Amino acid sequence: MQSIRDLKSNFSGPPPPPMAPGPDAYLQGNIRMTLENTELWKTFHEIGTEMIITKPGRRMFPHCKVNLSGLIPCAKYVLLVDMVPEDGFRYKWNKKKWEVAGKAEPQPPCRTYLHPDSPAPGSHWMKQSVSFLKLKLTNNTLDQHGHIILHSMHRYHPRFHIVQADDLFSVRWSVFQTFTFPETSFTAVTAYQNTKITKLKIDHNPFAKGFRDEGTNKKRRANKDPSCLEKRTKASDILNSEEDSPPEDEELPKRKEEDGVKEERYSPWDAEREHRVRTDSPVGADTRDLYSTEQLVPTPASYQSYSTEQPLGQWGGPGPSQYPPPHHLTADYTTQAVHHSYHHGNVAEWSQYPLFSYSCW
DNA sequence: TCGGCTGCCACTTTTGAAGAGC
DNA sequence: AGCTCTTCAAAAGTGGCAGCCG
Repeated sequence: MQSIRDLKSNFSGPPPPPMAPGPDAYLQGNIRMTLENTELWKTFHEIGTEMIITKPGRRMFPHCKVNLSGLIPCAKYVLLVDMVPEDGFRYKWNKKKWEVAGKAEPQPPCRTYLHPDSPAPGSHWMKQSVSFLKLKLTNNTLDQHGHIILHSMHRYHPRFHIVQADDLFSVRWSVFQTFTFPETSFTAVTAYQNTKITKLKIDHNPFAKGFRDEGTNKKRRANKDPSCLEKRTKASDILNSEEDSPPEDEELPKRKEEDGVKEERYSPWDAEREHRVRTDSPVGADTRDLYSTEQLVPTPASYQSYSTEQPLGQWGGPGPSQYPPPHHLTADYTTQAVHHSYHHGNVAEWSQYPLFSYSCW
């Protein structure tokens, strides 16, 4: 098995240019991570992805699913995900677009989701796509279940970390490689603001199938309380007129919606992006630039910055028996780090990762 | 007054236990 | 006895909506 130190050479010096897949895919450190369902993610991203957060915790949809290559088959790895604030702002939905509504609230306790299969050999991670289906988001700052805590009306993006480590406790001595995908950024909300996002979710999420057929939906409510039908019909009418989607094309509702969506690329964020240009936003004017340039991650609470030559030695967690809920880690980011991230299509190249100070639970 | 949050609802998919058949 | 397949109920996951709260 290759030692962790061997990998380190790949983290020193300036970040490499985007790599193309090739015969050297298994070269040490040549780890590649690609996002699955990129088309779906992009469809949401073009409208302005929203993720519901609830007290008991809510799954993401679309959920994060990635493919990995370039790992050492026999070496063990740990996969982690955390949520990084996009910027230092709080947002509000004003009619048809998101607008900055002030400074971000103080960051909630930062938590990292540990993939349930971790640690597992590289061959395991590479043989099939890796799903983070069970990752849950919550707005409950006192959450005891280990869900990732976010603020409503704030923007985040998931960040994936892969660590070569034989077990959870050697993670602290190991090297991180970090990946992000521009299209996975989202706004955390307690109720959907953009009706187009609601429609997309209903169209694509199997659990929301019950909301797909308007007729069925109305009938369902009508059975319980006829007055509801009237209200719902009115609401539906408003929605339809708002969306300019003729009710008669029930045959291809999804396609119609997607077509309509693409006409409004990034429109929900136009105002906000303009705002960023005018202000001292720590990130670029366009979210797409955010991931391809040197980046400060994230805001007030921060990350620790180390030379990439150093092993991760800040894992301050308790012993195994003290780990309450499995699959979750709490990160305490204490200082700021510079984070490089490079993208090539939907391929997130390895980055000069920030080394966290993890205080586990 | 208003925007955001919460709890409940009806519906769906997922999951796992139990039973039947080979 | 052990395995596979089917069935069914419970659990979990959805968005909508009314009402509460700051």
